[in-house]
Amino acid sequence: MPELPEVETIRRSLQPRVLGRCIVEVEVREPRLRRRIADNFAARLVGQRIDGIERRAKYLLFRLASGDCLVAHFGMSGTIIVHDTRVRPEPHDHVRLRLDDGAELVLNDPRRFGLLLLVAAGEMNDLAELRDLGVDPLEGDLRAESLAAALRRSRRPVKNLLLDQTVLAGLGNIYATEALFRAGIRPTRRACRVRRAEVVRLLDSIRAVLREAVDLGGSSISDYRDGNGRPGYFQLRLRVYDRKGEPCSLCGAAIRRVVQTGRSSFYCPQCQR
DNA sequence: AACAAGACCTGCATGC
DNA sequence: TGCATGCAGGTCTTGT
Repeated sequence: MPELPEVETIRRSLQPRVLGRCIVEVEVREPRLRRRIADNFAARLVGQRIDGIERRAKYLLFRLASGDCLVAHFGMSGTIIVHDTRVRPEPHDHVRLRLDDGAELVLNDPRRFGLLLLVAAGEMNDLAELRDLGVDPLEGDLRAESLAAALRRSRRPVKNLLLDQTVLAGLGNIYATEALFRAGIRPTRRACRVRRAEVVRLLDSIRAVLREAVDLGGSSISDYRDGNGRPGYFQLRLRVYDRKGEPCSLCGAAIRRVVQTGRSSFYCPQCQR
């Protein structure tokens, strides 16, 4: 679920609610996420003050006053919602953090592909998940030249490359699919066969689609919600994703679906070559 | 070394 | 109605 725009939306919605607040109580109801939550997680977290929330690609980083960092990833189905007061736990509410103003932060993740990790001050640089990330297309100074170099080196389908977080960090299946539509490039085309002029268009498309999605609060296909429990609206702007058989918004041709390494891709056979 | 397939989970829609 | 199947926003591990 949450790709870059959804995680950025969660960050913005949580920020005013948690900045400067102290964590006064931690309940781990289900430690078995993508990595098991450590036994001392709660003890280490209680008493810590939240000094800021940052985003790296699809990861959310809660900066704590001690220098420690609470790292969150949402997998396919994760959300963090802040409530004004204590609430009755729902199914799949795995971790609950009580703040000193009575608010409660709840991590819910039915599929448990998400991640919650308390990283000590000195150990952030060793964290493989973050260390191996490529450039964030909205944050970093990614140039068409370096994207072109990465594409030239690979014979994989261009969409697979866009999903490779060590190359570009933050794109997922929805936004990779949409960016390729805007750039007029078929997701199955070999990366090395994307021409230079197309790389420029592709990078522009990636940035545009991500920015527009952030502006609309992300895409709520089924269950994505921001930190206040509100949906996003970018799903209304999707041009090909999950639109198999529907007419292309540009030329009217029927949108096609293909499966690439186990994931659905959608494209217009007329507009994307 | 690069790449694909499988595994990890639950929930929902679809079709018989 | 019930059951089986396939699919879902991600990424880690395993094997070729």
